[in-house]
Amino acid sequence: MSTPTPKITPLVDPVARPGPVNNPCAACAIRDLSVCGALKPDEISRLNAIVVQKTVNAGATLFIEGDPADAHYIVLDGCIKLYKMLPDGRRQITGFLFRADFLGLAFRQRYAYGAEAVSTATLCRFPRERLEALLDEFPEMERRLLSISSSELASAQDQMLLLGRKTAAEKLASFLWLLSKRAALKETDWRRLDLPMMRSDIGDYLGLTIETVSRTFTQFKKSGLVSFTRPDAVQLDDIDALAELAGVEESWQPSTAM
Amino acid sequence: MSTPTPKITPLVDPVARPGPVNNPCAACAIRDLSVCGALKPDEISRLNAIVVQKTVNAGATLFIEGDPADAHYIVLDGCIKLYKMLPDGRRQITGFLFRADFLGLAFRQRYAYGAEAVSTATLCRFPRERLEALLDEFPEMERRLLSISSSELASAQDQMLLLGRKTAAEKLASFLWLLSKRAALKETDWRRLDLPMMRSDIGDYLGLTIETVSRTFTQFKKSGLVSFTRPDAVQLDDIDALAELAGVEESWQPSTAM
DNA sequence: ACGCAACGTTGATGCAGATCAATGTGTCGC
DNA sequence: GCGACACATTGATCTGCATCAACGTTGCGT
Repeated sequence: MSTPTPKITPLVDPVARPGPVNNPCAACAIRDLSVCGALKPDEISRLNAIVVQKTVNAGATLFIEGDPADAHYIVLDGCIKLYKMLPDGRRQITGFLFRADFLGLAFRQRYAYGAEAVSTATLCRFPRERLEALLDEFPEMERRLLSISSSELASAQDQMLLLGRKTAAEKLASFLWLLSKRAALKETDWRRLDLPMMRSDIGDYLGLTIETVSRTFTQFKKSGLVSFTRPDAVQLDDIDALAELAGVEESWQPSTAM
Repeated sequence: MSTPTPKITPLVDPVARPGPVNNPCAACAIRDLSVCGALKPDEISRLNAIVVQKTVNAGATLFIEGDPADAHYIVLDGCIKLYKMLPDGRRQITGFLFRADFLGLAFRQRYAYGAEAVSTATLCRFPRERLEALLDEFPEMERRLLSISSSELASAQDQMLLLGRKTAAEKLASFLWLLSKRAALKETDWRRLDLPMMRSDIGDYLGLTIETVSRTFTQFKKSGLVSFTRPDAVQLDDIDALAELAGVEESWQPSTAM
């Protein structure tokens, strides 16, 4: 953890009950989060004992590359971006995290990337050594973490294909398609997407400049693929054309994590 | 497993003893491979029982994207490339594997990428369900796999930075630097690198064309950064300049897996 | 209401790297 | 030795996206 330390709220309500996202209860959130799989009651109560919940403002830095990796997180709400930087300031965003995504799963001494809140976000924080102790107690959790890690690796490989071999239009279509799939998983309307990140974030995620992102959006609008009410809300009007552009074939399934 | 099935040699020598790489003994190789960490004797004997060793020719396909993921592998010798393809044939190589590298760690139903031998290669093959049964027996192995998986994820993120934000010269310098670090780990001469892969493989790994790879090598030669005896053997004459180009800062440590 | 700052869009121009094309260079089979 | 093939290099030209520059839009503090 570096820079501005956000408010840390110890978990006070250990009772697992469904709660709305805007009043998240860490324990029940953990239980409900699909990414965690079905946790057993004793696992939940133990997780509950080690978790703290925190909320960070948009733009807040959670940690930067090279910081000691002292905690893992689950995103409860909001959007987090992960990024790597070159000495001269060029930046590559390696992923956006949303509700139910894991952060800091890399079991290494130091974080290999920085993490920053795109929008105001709420997270569960697990001190590293205590989560690892918990893993000793519940070895089956380890298998699930390995599975999550595998999914992230698959996503990373998809992203390499995108960055190395796709055109600007294909990149942007892939990005929209990915966001759409995630929205569908969360049972929100997959046709109507929020874009909490700004154009420079999208550009740095896709290996493009903000101007190219903007121009490509305009091109999509003119072709009837998408429409905008506000710059941060896009409607996908022709999902098939977008999927085609993205290089998605019928048989393909999207990697679950972004 | 798809296409040309290579010779599969059941392991006949269960005695763990040091052996030369050109006459690999799967069990002792597993024990020696640093990536596995220190395996305990009973783990080795059990691994020994489920492993089969196989040798594939250069250019042979191990599996393609979408094949059922029915096995894991450890590379004992040679070089394997992993790749993803777009419908129109554009290709992105997501990694090269060398001795001691794991292959197929993704615990998913189907392989998310294809794998092909760059040079003649020898591998240990672990049927998926039997390795998973073994993991139940030795939960500590799972932690090590998670650690390996984390390293691969970190490498993938490095590669995203490379593909999205580096110039051709920086990409090629990063590639050489990475190979050099790997050679140093293996205690071979890190100044003198074999390039078993051809230019089109390097190009598809770095998101470049073969022409750009070739021109950049020429530029490096003219600047005194590298020299060639054969096209597949490069000598790094100015490792500092290469590291500088690659964007490697003093404090950085290379991610262990490529 | 105003000014200012942050973000997004649009236009003009430049260039890194792709593409197209030809020419080395090494290796293998005969 | 010699052709044939695969791979690498070099050159000429093209182009997709970056860069440079201006303007539009929104929201916020005073």
